[in-house]
Amino acid sequence: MPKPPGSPLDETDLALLAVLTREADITNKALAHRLNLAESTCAHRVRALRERGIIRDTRIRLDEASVGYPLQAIIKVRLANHTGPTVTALFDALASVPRVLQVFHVAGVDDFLVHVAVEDATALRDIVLEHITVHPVVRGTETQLVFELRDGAGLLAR
Amino acid sequence: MPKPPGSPLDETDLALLAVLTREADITNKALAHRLNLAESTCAHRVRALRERGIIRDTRIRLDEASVGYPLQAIIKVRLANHTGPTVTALFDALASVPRVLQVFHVAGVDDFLVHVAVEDATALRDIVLEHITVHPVVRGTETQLVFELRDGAGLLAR
DNA sequence: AATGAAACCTATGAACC
DNA sequence: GGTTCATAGGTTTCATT
Repeated sequence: MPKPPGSPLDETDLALLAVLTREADITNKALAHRLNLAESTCAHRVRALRERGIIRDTRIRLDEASVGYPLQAIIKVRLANHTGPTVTALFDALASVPRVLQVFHVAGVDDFLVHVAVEDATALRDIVLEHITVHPVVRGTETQLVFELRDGAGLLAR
Repeated sequence: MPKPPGSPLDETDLALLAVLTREADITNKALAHRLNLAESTCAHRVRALRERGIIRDTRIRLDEASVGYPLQAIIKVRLANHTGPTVTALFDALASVPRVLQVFHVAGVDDFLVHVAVEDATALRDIVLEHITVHPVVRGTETQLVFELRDGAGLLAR
């Protein structure tokens, strides 16, 4: 029987998440031994964490430059008006543009922050002109090149 | 013998990456059958992609709210001066702050964009005051709440 | 580089404590 | 929850091409 969605995470769950956050591809066997759990218990708990949505998914991270997209940028997008359906539709549109990695919908002067990786400056301009400012609701954009992107310490850091 | 770092990706590599990007936890067997490759060939190519650094790593993604950090923000950080060692040291410091998910070092008015997930507004203020503006080189910050964050179409989208 | 088959290892589920 | 065990399934190696 799965735990109710609102159950708090116990110490074991947090320990599992802490290890999985650093080593997502550890085998269940190694994970169980690391935490002194039975393999079946460990597998059961990890499955439960996935079913409860606490672990959303597993992803690989590509080296953007190695696959031909060495230039990254954050494109700030400001809107002319902020009616609900307009904002949502633009959010959808931005997220579906090739080479877009993430789209942040934020509160403030900028409405969206669009993180992209592209092959060169021309491709960056093309995204801004053809996929962003092309929307009438977009009042303006401001592009910042990304020198470097690092992972932070994360949620479970002390 | 691993391929030299500069070798271009062939069609098969791109097909593998396209599948893995969507389903990182697919088994090697299923992946091989999907692309009509022998299992051994498929395993070998994926291993090579990892060794070449094209696949950087595998990560789980947590549901931030479920683990107690329902509030996300982007904190823009502006510096007073931009001497190399200072900037690098601050980059290191920001990336090691608990609850920081990502740090972008960017070119523009803002020098860093710090993406955080926190338990509440108080925790957000504490990060800004105790971990960011505490550095003398930081001239100012501007915090934007994140309403929603979406994945983009990604690098391999057509 | 790719293949198929064997050998090896891991994950899974049942029965029980 | 934990333990044990049996089975199914996945991964790795290697001789071959």
